[in-house]
Amino acid sequence: MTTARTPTRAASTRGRRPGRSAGDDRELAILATAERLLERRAFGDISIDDLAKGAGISRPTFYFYFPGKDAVLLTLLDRVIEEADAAAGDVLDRLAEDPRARWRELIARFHATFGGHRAVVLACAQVRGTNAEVRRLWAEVLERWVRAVEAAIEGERRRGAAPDGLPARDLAIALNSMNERVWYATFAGDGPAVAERDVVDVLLDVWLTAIYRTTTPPPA
Amino acid sequence: MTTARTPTRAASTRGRRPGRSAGDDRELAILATAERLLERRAFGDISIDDLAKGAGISRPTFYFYFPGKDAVLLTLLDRVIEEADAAAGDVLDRLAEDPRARWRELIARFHATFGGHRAVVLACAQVRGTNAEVRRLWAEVLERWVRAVEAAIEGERRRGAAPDGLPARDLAIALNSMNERVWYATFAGDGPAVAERDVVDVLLDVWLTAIYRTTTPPPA
DNA sequence: GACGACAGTCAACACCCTGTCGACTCCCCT
DNA sequence: AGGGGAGTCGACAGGGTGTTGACTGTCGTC
Repeated sequence: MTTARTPTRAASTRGRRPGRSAGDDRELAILATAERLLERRAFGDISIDDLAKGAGISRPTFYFYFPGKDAVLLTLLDRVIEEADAAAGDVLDRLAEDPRARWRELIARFHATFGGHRAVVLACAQVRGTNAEVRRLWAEVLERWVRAVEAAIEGERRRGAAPDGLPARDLAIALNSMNERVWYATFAGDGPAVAERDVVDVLLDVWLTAIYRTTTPPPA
Repeated sequence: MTTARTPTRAASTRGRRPGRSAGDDRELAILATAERLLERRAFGDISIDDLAKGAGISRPTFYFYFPGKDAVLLTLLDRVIEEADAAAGDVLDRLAEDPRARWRELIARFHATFGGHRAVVLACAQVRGTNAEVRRLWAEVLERWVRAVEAAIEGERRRGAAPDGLPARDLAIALNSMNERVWYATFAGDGPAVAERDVVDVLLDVWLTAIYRTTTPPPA
């Protein structure tokens, strides 16, 4: 994907303390507690006290490590994003080898990454509405992915594999948005959702028809 | 759309009081205040006291009319949904006349309805994560719309206008999900979004290619 | 080996928002 | 005229957040 994760943030200095000392365990303990608790209840139902207790510290001490609940989630999100970027790798640069297989690989890898951290992903989606930081980070990441897909679509059009049509950017936005919402529904399990087993193939089908007007695009 | 809005709820008894008396003005005042305030700040930043003050009553009195903040939003959502159902009408029953025109009409009408109440729609999307009632209602409505689209796709396949492919239900879910998320981004204005002017045509293009494999499906 | 500096810790406080209770007023109907 | 219910709100209890200030331990340094 050549997504080049511009180092807009350190992703490890979210909590304070540029320090190095042993209290790092506590920070990790808070993070671990958060991810564990998130699997049982909603983010809003977890109090700072819960996080502190879970990490074996008092509530005021929590504030020594993080400026608030949201910062914890933000750190968790940072990690998931990093993992997703790594998983995506450079598949989009090798599209022409076998377009269908590569697009599928891309979607499947994102699916695996998000599915592996569904609690965090779900919590972020919920908090995005109320927390500007999460919203900003997610917008930034999405923009990167959209740009990568946009470039890939333009590449496919240039080599004659995909027909002209919508502006590549608009198409990329629509497809990425679809994935986000469909995954959310599948992981959350409320409302109409595609079965987890099928979701990658359903998404792939829509991507291929929207980009190529066929489900069997030609290799180079 | 023949969506037959099964009367699962009265949509007007959300606040309490089966009554008829003059205090209805207050209820309306609360609703109006909520929609007005929602245009300036996020739902979470509006306190019950704000709502009460805005309606010229005290905070405890607010509870006489609504069981809580969320119920106000729920009532507002009910109205928008009713309006959307009415706007959709029976376009999907007349698809064969001119598929492209009808699908466009459907999408454009939903766009107009949601765009006319973007504050409410945005707030609901944000609250869906934390409020089970909103989540349930939205899931129920979405299920109805998905079913309508699913039936329409099957109809188009039966008359030979659309090729076979994904299960119609999965396709309907994916497309509806895309619309929801794309509209949200367009209205919210954060993160990558399709320009409001283009959004209907972008969505339409993806719907048509996903359903028909062409942007110019044949009429009956 | 005494001492300042600083990471780490928490009891206690001030604050804000929610939801509830009980008392009060008004008005309508009998 | 008077009993009942709609409508109203002051005052309270409870729970969550964020901050302050004092305490502890452990370094490196002179």
